[in-house]
Amino acid sequence: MDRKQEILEVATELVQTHGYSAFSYHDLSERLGITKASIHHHFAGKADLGFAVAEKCLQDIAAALTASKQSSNDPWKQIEGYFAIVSSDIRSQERICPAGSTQADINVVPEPMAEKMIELVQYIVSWLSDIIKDGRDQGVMTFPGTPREQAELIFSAAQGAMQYGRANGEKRGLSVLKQIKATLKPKR
Amino acid sequence: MDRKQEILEVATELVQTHGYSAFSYHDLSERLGITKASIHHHFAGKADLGFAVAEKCLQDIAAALTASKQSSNDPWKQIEGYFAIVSSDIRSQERICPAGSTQADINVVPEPMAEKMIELVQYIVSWLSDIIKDGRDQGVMTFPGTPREQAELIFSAAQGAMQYGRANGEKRGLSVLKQIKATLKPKR
DNA sequence: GATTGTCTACCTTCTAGTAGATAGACTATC
DNA sequence: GATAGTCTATCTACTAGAAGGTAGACAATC
Repeated sequence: MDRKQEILEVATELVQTHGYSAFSYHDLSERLGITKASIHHHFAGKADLGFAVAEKCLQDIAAALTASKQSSNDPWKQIEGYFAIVSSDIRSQERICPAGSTQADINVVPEPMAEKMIELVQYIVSWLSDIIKDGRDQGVMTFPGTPREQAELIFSAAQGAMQYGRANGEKRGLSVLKQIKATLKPKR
Repeated sequence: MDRKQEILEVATELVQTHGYSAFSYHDLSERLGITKASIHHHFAGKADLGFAVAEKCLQDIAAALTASKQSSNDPWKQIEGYFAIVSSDIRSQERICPAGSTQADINVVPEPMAEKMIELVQYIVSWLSDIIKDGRDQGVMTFPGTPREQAELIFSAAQGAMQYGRANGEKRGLSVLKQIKATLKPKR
């Protein structure tokens, strides 16, 4: 039972660092010190494992974002929960958002996994949208267009920031993240 | 000689649609109607082909952006050259920026190709930076921080928009692009 | 006659996935 | 409490196919 979680965690890491198509059962088996066949015992095929990774990511992020929203009434503190996750991925210099990795590989990833990841993306966009709507209503955030449109921009920019940061250095990635926040701040 | 260009074009397309690691010499040979061995005659190995793709992309984008900059003195018209390329990739619903595809796959792609792609990224960021600096000086664009920081944000957001658009539909991708422009516009 | 572009036929390595065996832990029954 | 059956997690050993790549032959062209 523990093993299954262990496999899932390493697989998630590999999806974030190398992408779905570029990691193998062999890689997993070496990392975990068990044989490929044992992994097949827990996850029948790579597609099943990929789907499980997507499900786990959705659950984890939903839990983290829900907690962050409930922890305060200040939209800036709420949204910081998302930025903190992005920031830690950038700081790792290896991981990018699994959704980003999957979006980039969308033509290669098995359908059910891709669908779950899109669900994850939509979850984040809705969550962001709610918060910046409050922020605008309270006069502490400014942006053009609808909250959803701006939420999609923030999400896209954050995805890009993680990839940019991994390729060009932590400092540059964090700079983009800072700039996203600056763009939201009122009275320029 | 023509063949070499032909291979390069199809390879570029495959990098954009499937990513470097997820396309094969076999795929290429089927698309082109020649054998794998013939492709090896033109490009000794996959890494060489990948590097050539990156070089071609850099040349193409540099030519397009230079032309766009020279075509006008209006920063909004100049920057539209970049947005038009992003927009056409989004509209294709298949292609994303090759640099984005490579950034997402950075741990998998051969070093020289990755370096060329980073060169390409830096080229675009510098180009954007110059234009929005002019835009701000002329009072037709507004943004917080330095031009470079804002250029990195625009680039990251555009990368994200292409990936978001491919996974969630052309309409959503174009909406993000619109929002990037809106954010740059003064007097909100 | 050398060069260029293509072919067929092959090699090696890696891939996901399968078959079948084994050892240990739980669970019912005698 | 011993016995028999079942379940779980693992193993070794294998398969078929795809991957990148090579060797050498054959025409056509310059």
